[in-house]
Amino acid sequence: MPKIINKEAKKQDIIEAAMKVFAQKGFANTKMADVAQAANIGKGTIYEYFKNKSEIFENGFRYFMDAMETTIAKKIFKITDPVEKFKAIFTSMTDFFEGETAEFMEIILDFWAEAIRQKDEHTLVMLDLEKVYVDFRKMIGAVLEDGIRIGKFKPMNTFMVASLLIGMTDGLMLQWIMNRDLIDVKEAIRCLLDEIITGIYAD
Amino acid sequence: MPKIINKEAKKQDIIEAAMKVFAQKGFANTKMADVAQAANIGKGTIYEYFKNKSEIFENGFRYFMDAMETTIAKKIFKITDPVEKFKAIFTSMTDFFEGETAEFMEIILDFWAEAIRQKDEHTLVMLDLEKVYVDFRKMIGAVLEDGIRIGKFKPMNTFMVASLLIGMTDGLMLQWIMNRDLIDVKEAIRCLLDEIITGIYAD
Amino acid sequence: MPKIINKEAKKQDIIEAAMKVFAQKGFANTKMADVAQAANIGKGTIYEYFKNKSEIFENGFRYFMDAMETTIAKKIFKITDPVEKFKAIFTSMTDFFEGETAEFMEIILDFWAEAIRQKDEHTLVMLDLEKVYVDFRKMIGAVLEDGIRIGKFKPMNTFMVASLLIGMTDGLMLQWIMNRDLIDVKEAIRCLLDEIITGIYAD
Amino acid sequence: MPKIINKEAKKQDIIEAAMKVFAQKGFANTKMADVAQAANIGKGTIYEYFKNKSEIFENGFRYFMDAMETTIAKKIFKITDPVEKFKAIFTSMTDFFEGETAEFMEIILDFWAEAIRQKDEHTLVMLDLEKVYVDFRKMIGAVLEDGIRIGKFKPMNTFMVASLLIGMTDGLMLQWIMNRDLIDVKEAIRCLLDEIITGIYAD
DNA sequence: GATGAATGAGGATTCATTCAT
DNA sequence: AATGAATGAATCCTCATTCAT
Repeated sequence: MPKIINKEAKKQDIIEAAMKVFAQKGFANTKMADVAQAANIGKGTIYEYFKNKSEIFENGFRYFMDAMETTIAKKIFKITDPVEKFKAIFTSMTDFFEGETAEFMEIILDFWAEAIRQKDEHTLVMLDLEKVYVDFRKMIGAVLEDGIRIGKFKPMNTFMVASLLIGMTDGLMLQWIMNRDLIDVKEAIRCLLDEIITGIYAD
Repeated sequence: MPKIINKEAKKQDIIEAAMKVFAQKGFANTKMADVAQAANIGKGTIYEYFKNKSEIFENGFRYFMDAMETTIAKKIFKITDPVEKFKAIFTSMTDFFEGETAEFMEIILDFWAEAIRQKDEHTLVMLDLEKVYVDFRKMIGAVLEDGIRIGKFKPMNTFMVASLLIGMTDGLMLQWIMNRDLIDVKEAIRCLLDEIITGIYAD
Repeated sequence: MPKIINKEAKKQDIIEAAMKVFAQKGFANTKMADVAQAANIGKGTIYEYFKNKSEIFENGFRYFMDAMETTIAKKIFKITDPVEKFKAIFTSMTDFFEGETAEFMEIILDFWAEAIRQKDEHTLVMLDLEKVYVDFRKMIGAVLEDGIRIGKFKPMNTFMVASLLIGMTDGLMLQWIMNRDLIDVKEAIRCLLDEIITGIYAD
Repeated sequence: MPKIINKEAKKQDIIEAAMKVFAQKGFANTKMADVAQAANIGKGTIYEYFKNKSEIFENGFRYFMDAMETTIAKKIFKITDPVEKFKAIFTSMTDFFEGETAEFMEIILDFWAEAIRQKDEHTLVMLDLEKVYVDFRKMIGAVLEDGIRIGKFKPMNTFMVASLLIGMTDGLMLQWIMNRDLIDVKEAIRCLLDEIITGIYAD
């Protein structure tokens, strides 16, 4: 009589445990033994759920990205006004700097570093990363275009502006990671939206 | 009579060779043998110039950061008008996306990832990284304050704005690294300065 | 369900295999690969049982010393007459020159050489070595004092005499190691006890 | 015009420097760079005088042994009475435990350990070591036989007794190396000669 | 399914030796 | 003769992965 196990749930457990360790030590410096210990299972057991170390990484990456997209999607779901939607997207990003996800933020650089290294190999991770950015640009681009259509935003190269805005939040995150005390993320985003990027609003 | 060797020059050679390999393979995936081969020297020779692999990393990091600061400093040296100076800072950043330094850009993520992992250990790398950002914020902050004083910029939290602007260029770089063809950096910076962040300019 | 392994027994196996190799090649000239091969295990397996090469050395050292003490203790356990006890201590030492332990004798110099080099660092090895000598001197000293008390031995500086006697057997061993054929150990010990050190006996 | 150099003298300088380092660190742990530094010359220069590291060892060994033999030979040269000669041999050994040679004593174990390891290879070192012991046994044996002839010593197996006596001094040295404060060498030798090994004297 | 003992490929580092100057 | 920069063979140790239980 085999133990009844929810394979998928256990896989998630391992991913989450792995992510915590990755966040602390970095992917390259994390040993499978560390992951096993963090997940409270035996080393060998990991291989029942993942082919190898890279696969944990890839799954973790997708897990993280999905969480990010879902969180934002939920927040802006019901908002109809483009300007409000636009602002909501960015303010919702501050959620990641708080609560449980905060510790995962530190992995992101590892993800990026690793993903970018593989960029010519068209690995799953890289495709995921690109997809997330493409989706994200599309989402913001669509909001901008909605806003332009109804005259709330000025005409602009929406692709470019979306890229720049995403870049700004990424960069903000980078500085926050480096020194959390230095930057008040909430205030920074407010300043960003209300005082700086006024160029996108129609007069 | 000993061979006359310019130790410092050779050290630079090794650093540059190492940086190229780091850029291609990432720090963790680069073997000392790779560096040796790239520098056209024997494995053992590296250890005549560096205590260990980490020390190459640290030296490379400082080398890169110094080059960055110097390049920008040169560009804005003679400009007196704050608005022009401000614009020059950001347009000069595009230089890094072209020419010889371009290939080094890919290491930056590794630097960041590694540096951030060490952020609680107050290593040299981390101190360097922080110093560069502090200096950079100061430089931009000073320009902004000059501009405010003469009425060209609106009053603002110059520290915050500087951080956001730096973040924006960092984030832009990130996306450029991921897919060079997608983003026209020069045009992006122009768009950034002329169309988006108009909120900082006085009416 | 984990494999049932007697970790301690395997550790002993490795120690014994290592000792054989150390005896043949010397500690410094012995590679971990040699030890692994001798123990019929993989290189990596050694590190499941020992932190590093030195730790094998230390364990081996203690193993050897314990074996020595135990052997002698067993031999003299039931003897009550001090003179007989005294003689038994030395004749039992000849056991080490025969049988299985013989090949380990050659390591002793390595132990000594290594231990003495560490004498100012108060390492475990050195402490062990000192302890063995201290214990050994005490044991012989006690026997001598017993003998003096009952008038079988002359009054003497028992500490000094014990040291000299230990020294003599050590030195004898040294020469035996150098050239086994040259010296008949059994006869030498007999000669030592019956003909030479007659000065300790009461008339 | 080449510098006038006394090659042989410089060779001695290197040997002496090397011996000091060997004494401190042990042969295996001594780097050629250490020897060079101790001798105040360049690493490469050593190879003008010695073929390799082993050759320094061999020369050092012979140097040490010669010094030992010479010292003793000088001491007993003029003594004619066998008993006095016998005693002089052992008391003169205490000289090695004092003065400049003391620090060299610590190498001896390394010499032994190394030499014994090479015992089946009939290397120079081993031959030297054997020769020294053979000579030493002969010297003591001859004195004993002289003494027997004139009735001062009892008839005995002179070879065996000589071996045991040499062994005793070697062993004494070993203990002294381990803990110099523990043993008063001079008093130990006196005790050895006057109180313990009375069995060799004729009544 | 779960485990952890076993493994060996791989890589950083050391150091005796060489050789151009 | 003297040097020390250069070298790569040699070796310790790590750790992802396998597999017998």
